[in-house]
Amino acid sequence: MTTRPSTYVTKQGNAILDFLKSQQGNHLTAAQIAAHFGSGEAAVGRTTVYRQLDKLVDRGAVRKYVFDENSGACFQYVDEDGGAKEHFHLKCEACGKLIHVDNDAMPYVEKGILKNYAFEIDVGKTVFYGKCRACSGKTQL
Amino acid sequence: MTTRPSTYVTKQGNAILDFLKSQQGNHLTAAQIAAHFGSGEAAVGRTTVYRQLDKLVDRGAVRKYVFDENSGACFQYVDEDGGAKEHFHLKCEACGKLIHVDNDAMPYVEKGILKNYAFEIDVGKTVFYGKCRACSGKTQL
DNA sequence: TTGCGTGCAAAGGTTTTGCATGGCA
DNA sequence: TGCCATGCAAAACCTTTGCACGCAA
Repeated sequence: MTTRPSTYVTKQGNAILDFLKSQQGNHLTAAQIAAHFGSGEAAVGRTTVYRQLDKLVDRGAVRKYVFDENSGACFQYVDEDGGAKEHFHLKCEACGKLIHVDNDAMPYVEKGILKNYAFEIDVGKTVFYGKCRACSGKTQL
Repeated sequence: MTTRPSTYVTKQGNAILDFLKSQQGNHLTAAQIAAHFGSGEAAVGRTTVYRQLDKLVDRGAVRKYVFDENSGACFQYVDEDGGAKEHFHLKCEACGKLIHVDNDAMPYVEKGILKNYAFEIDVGKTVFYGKCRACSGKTQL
């Protein structure tokens, strides 16, 4: 395991975690987080953002998603008590929109695959590709 | 859709597809493919590798996976002509095995999402990540 | 002949690393 | 005080783009 001590508590570290918490519904890229602190005197360097994110992911406080290999990874705060459950994602290939799917809405997906294929799904990492409502009506681009 | 004519047939294009076919069980990164042709006179430039891969993915002859955002995407030849009999794939993150899922086995997945989210899933492109039976028993890596 | 495919070089983007400084314990 | 964290700059990395040339049809 990675077992990172994370001994010190710094104001930058807290600032990043607080920001992630305040955006609990969404996921943010490292660039977005860095940009949020880029303004004014409370700036946080990119390097620090990445390093703190790394620690938070190791600690389990933040989840990391990779939707597209050249758009940057996304990070999202997860409530330690399981408040922010893992959920599937629907990614529209046409408009790029990312839709969150409450896992409770489709328990049969996870369980059905586990039962029929003995396959443990990594829900947070799985992304369904397709077309969202708005785009499926439009003409092909 | 992207509708790429793919009019011309070139020796580089064939070479790349043949190599992918010969590695049918595995998935390869663009760098690995480029490296394979890097030796000698039958060399194929990186650019061409990427562009051919792009066409093959569009055509459905090759599938593209993104496991980790800074390790490069992986490509794998798919036996079936993409589109005809689409099915989901289960990708084991531990051993890399790719499991084909008969779509008939899980009609509720596609239909449930369509019904609840008005989202048309691109079945052939969607990959479930997780751990297969053999690997879920083993210790964490 | 037409125009797509090729390949080199250079650009684009995200993420990591080196190193000196600053801050937590 | 010791040691980790910070942040700038520069590097590393994968991938895409510009442009001239070559080759398939």
